[in-house]
Amino acid sequence: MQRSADPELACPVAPVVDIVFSRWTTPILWALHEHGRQRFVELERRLTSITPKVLTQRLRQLERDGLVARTYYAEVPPRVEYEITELGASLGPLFAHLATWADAHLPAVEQARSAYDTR
Amino acid sequence: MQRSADPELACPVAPVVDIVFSRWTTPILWALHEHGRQRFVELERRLTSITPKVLTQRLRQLERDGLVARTYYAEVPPRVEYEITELGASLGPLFAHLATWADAHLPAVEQARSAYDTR
DNA sequence: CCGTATCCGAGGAGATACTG
DNA sequence: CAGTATCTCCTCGGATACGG
Repeated sequence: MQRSADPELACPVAPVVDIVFSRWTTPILWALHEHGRQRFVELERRLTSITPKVLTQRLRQLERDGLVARTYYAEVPPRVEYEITELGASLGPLFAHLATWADAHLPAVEQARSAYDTR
Repeated sequence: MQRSADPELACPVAPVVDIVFSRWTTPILWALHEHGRQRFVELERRLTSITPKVLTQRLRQLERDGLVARTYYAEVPPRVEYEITELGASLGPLFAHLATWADAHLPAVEQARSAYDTR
């Protein structure tokens, strides 16, 4: 975090990158978007290699930025559910665009890497 | 880097994120896209707070991924020029989309943060 | 000019243990 | 269940200094 010192002020996409593309945020948003409202453990199981500590950190950040909503139910045992907000859902077309680019150009990147490495 | 362990295999945008949105890559690509072909020092001056080491690292990564092209001129003093490739330029619409989202929704994020913090 | 070599500190990640 | 609390390990970014 704290990437936006001053160089990126000239780069209009920099602020978004900090919010949307920090570590683990896209998989979390994707899981929430694809499978809807779900509990902490469900997310934890879906993101197979994340630890509860980090998952909590990222969820808090996303909640603070208004992309994810957290609902606490005072039951026994306690239940907490997370869901994507309207603001978070507004990223949908952007992610779709990203996926489209990936389909079209990822092979070229792979090819460039091979060419670069075998040299 | 090395973000794509396994959890993100389920997230189709994850691979792109590693390539395009690692630290400093968007400002570099933006500078190259806006001001065209330029030398190492020009980039260094434009990205005011980057160090030569990191700039070199990122440029190498971008070159390896085929997003940036490096041209070396064996002169005295030496001259090296960087420019965005066709593949790199194909990210243009995506960045535009990002900038659009920023214009539309960044205020909402700021507002969410304020609301979250004053609580 | 265009980098590389070194050292350092911050932050992410893993493991483990413990509450309400 | 849904976290928080430590502690350690380790990678990466930043700063500084030097070399072809």
